[in-house]
Amino acid sequence: MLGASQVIGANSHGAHIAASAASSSADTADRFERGTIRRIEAKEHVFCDGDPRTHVFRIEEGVIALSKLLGDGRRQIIEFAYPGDYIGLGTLREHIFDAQATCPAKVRCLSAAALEQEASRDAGLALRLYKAVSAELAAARSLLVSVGQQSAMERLAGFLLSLSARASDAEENVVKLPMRRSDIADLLGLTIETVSRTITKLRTMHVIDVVRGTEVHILDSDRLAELAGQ
Amino acid sequence: MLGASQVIGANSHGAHIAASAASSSADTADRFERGTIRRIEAKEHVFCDGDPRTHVFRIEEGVIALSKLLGDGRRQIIEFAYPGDYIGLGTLREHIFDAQATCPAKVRCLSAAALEQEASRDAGLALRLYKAVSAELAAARSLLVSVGQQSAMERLAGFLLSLSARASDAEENVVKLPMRRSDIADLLGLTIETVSRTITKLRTMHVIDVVRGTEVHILDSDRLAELAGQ
DNA sequence: CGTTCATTTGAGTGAAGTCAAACCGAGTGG
DNA sequence: CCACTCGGTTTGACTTCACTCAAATGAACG
Repeated sequence: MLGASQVIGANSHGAHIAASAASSSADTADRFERGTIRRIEAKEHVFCDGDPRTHVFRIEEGVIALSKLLGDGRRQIIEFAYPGDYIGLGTLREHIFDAQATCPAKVRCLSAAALEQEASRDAGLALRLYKAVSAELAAARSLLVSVGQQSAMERLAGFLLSLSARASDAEENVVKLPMRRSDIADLLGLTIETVSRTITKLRTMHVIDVVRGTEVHILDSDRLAELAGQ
Repeated sequence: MLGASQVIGANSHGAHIAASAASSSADTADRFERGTIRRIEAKEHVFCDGDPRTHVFRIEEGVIALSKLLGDGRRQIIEFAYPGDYIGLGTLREHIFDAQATCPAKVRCLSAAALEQEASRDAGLALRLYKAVSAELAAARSLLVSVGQQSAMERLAGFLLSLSARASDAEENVVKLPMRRSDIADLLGLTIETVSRTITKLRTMHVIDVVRGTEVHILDSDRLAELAGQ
C-alpha cells in the first residue's frame, strides 16, 4: 500500500498482546485470552469515562470507538478498535475515555488486575504490553498529524486507505464502513456534512463508488493515495 | 489545577522510566540512567525520521520537539519533551519522527538494544517502559482532542495551562516559552499568525502579560481555565 | 405506509488561513 | 556608539475552507 506510514485511527497491525510466532511464554498469554465473551449492541458502551478500570477487553467482532466527550457535546474519537485489538490498556485506576460500539460487537473480558499482576512477574508479557501500547501510540500520533495538518479531502482519503489496509476480510478494494458518518466526522475532526460532501466529491471524481452508504469500492487506489497526501 | 485532564503536548508527569519510590530493581534502572551526555544546539536534530533507532534519550536540559514533517513542508509537532522525559521509546527499528531542540539542550544517551535486552529479562523494567509509553499515549490523545475539537483560543489557553502545570521551576503563574511561535503553531495545528493574534487577544483581555515574547505571566488563571474549555 | 434515523444537498457565514508589510530586539561591524 | 542586518513577531487586508442552519432525500423497520 502506498504511503504506508499513514495509519488513521487504527493500529498498524493491531495492538496484539498475544505472543507472535514462537514464544517461551505462550501459555501465560493464553491464560489471558480466555475471558468471558460479552455481546455489545450498536451504540452501547463497553465502559465510560471515569469508570474504574477493572477489565481489559479484546475485540472479537464489530468495531468499538474510543472517544472523549467535551462538556458541550463535542466529541473526538481517538481510535476505532477492530477485532484483535485490545482496549482499556494503561496504568490509570480509571478509564479516561468512552468506549462505545459503532455496530453490534463482541468483546472478550480480561481481568486488568490479574493481567498486571502477571506482567509484574513475567517480563515477556510485560514486553508485549509495552509493544501493544507503543503501536497504539504510533496510531494516535499518526491521526494527530492528519487532524492537525491535512485538509478534509486528505483526511478522508487517508482514512479510507487505512481501513482498506487493515480490514483484510473481504475482497481487495472493498472497504466496509461499520460506523455512522458522525463517527467518521468525530474521528477526523470534521462535521458530518463535510464528510458527506467529501465522499460525494470522491464519487463524482470516480475514485470510489459507494453502495448502500456503508460499502466503499475503491476504483482508483493510486489517485486515492495521491489525494491522501504524503 | 482546574480541568486537570487536559494535558497538551506534554506527559502528565513525564514519561519516567526510573523506578518511583521503593522498587526491587532500582539498581537495574540506575544502570540505564548512566549514559553519555550530549549537548544539542537550538534547532539541531537529536535524531531524524528514518534514522535507525539506536538510542533512547532522556532530556536533561532544554526542550526537544518531536515532529512529523510532511512532503510539502507542513509540520506537526507531536510533543514537547521536557527534562525528565524520555524520547525514542518504542519497538520499531527506525525512528518515525524528527526530534529537534527548540532551544539549547542536553540529553543523556542510553543504548536502545541494551535497554530492551534487559527489559526482556527484568519484568519490573519492562513494566516501567509500559507505563512510560502509556503516559505518552495519554498525552498524545489529549492533544488530539484539542486539535480535533477546540478553537484557537481554547487550544492556546490549554497549552499555557499545561505548561504552567508541568514547568514547576520558577514562580507560580510564570510560564517560560522556550520555543518559537512556529513551534507552538505546529503543535496546536494553527499558523504563526493565529498564535500571535490569540496571544495578543489574551493580553488585551488582561488574562496574561508577555515579557520579551518568551515569558508569560498568568494574571487570571481562573479566566484562562474557562477559556481553555473543559 | 408512515415513522424514524441517517445521509445528502443547498445557501450563507465565519474562524482561521494567506499574503504582505511593519516592527522589534539582538548581534555585528564600521 | 550608531547603522545595518537578520530572524522572529506582530499587525493588517483579504480569501477560503469548512462550519452552521435548513430542507430534501433515502433507507430501515414496525
